[in-house]
Amino acid sequence: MNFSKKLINWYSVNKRDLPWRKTQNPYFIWLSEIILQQTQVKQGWPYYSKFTANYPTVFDLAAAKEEDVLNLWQGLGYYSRARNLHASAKYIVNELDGIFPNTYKEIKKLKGVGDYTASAIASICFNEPTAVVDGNVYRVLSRVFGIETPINSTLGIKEFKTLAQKLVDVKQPATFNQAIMDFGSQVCKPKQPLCETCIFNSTCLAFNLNKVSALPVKLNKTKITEKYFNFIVFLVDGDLTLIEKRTKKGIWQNLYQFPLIESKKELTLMEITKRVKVQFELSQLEIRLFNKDVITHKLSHQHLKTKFWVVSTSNLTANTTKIKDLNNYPVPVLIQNFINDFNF
DNA sequence: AAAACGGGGGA
DNA sequence: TCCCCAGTTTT
Repeated sequence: MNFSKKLINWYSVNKRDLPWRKTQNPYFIWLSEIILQQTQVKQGWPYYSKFTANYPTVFDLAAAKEEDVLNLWQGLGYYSRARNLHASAKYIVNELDGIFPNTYKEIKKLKGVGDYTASAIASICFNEPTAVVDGNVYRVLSRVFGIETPINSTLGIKEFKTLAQKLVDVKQPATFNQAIMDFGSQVCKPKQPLCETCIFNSTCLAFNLNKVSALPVKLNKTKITEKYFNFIVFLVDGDLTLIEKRTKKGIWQNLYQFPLIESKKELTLMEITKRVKVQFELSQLEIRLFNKDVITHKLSHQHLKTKFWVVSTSNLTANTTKIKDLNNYPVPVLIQNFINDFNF
């Protein structure tokens, strides 16, 4: 029996029961695929439930405010996914009369949709025989076929896509694509894969050459940078504070935060005090450090060494926000954790 | 071709 | 602590 047949047989017995497996509605499939980019099923599931409940159709999503979409996305990370999702919903409604594109080529034109997601939607919703290549597929194929080309090299990306395309069952691409991903996540796992009971273990090159833990090959570890974040938490007359929107490109674009003083080195109380006085035109102020120990917020590519400075004042000229309204604004997890820990 | 982009979970 | 996750976009 060939690779695809064995895989689909395995899937028919072992497929997981997931909410987005009950539909072929491209809007729902699209939603699930965007949510699941670089995100595990367990983490993405509640977000899929929230989004389908709040925005049952693409028209509802298109009509929403970006701020509300980001607020619903809060905590999931990679916030450009939410901004692109919202922009694409408006594009589908305004330019395509609300009709979801139905070919790989047209689907890929949506913001936030690359080769993987376009292949997934085209195959699952429209039976187009285009193969998905995600982290699971790289792992399964590199091991079973003993391919040592780095998966994050230009050559590797082309090589694995070509192989997957050759293997995909053109009669049932949706089943094949979901089968290989499910197999990768449940059996051919990154660590402690279930090789002893694997359906491919008699032919798997990695298993028979004892190279399972060495595959797939990946190059270029991202180096981590350190930054110092000092958030200024104003307390104005007991019930007001000050927040700002991150409008620049970079992390957390369009999310909100307390006024931020960023630096490459640690700043002293004196330096913080001076900068706050100048920036907010305060002659004197009462300032205290909330967290005695620095909070290191770890992202995949940078470590943010963070301090929250609490400033009490009554004569602030800037536009303040009611503390009880803070939950209306999308904020990074780092900020949300502070709001939860700090008893305003 | 390389860097940027979050956060949670598992070993 | 390190690695991985149903990747895409920008530089």
